[in-house]
Amino acid sequence: MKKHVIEDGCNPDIENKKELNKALPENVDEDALYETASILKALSDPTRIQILCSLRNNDLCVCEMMSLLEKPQSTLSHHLIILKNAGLIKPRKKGVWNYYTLIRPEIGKFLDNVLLEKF
Amino acid sequence: MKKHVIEDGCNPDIENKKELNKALPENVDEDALYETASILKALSDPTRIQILCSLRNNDLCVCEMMSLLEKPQSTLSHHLIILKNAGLIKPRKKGVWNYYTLIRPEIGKFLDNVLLEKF
DNA sequence: TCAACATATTTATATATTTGAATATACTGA
DNA sequence: TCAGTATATTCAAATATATAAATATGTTGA
Repeated sequence: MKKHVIEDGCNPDIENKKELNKALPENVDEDALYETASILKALSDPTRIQILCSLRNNDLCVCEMMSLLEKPQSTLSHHLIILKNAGLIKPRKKGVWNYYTLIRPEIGKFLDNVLLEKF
Repeated sequence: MKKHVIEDGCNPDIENKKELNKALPENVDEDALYETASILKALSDPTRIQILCSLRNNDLCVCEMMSLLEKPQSTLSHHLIILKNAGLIKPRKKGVWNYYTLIRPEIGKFLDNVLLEKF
């Protein structure tokens, strides 16, 4: 279908609207849009939500997460990298162990809200 | 690697922790986990975020969104179905046009926060 | 130095998602 | 009824994601 423009053809209730809404709020540019989408994507996996919840009260190393979440090590490692790249957690080496920490502890309350579907 | 249990082998700072964290908060079951992940997935796409933002102040029909977002009709239709299935928007037929409405207007404020990275 | 372990990385495979053209369906006014 | 338009659906292709086994890397204690 050819590119659609409102001026020719589609013209529903437009006279009742001052103008079409903006696609984004003021002060939100396209970079923020893509950044936001990518953070939400990092949060949109059940295993990753569990990981973040498990880190709310204390840091955990990968082997503790393996025990807690009952997932294989390589699977958890992949999810941890995704969360790290999204800027949500960071690793802290201590001996053999790699402890992961929430970078933004507020994410805990955020997750409470979405888990209880309070938007 | 064999399934890992904390009791044999990995035993980091565990004596300093009363017990491992739960993977999920109290009162949040596995269904809520999957439901939450799937709503966040619906929100984790730039075009879908734009659609939701564009619906904050008034309903729009698909052809208006085509004009506003400059995306082909079939692409928008797909995204609209995803948002509808996630329970975020609903259609309202009026003549030839299909107006979409935010089911939970609070989602607007929610999007403001995540777009500004306020978690 | 070496064995044992913790973790990251590589690799493969299965599955899901995104995109958009093409087509089908539905509504409206003539 | 028919032509024009709005929208949904089908289909195909490209791309991304999830999972986990296998392997590599790094650390520790003996």
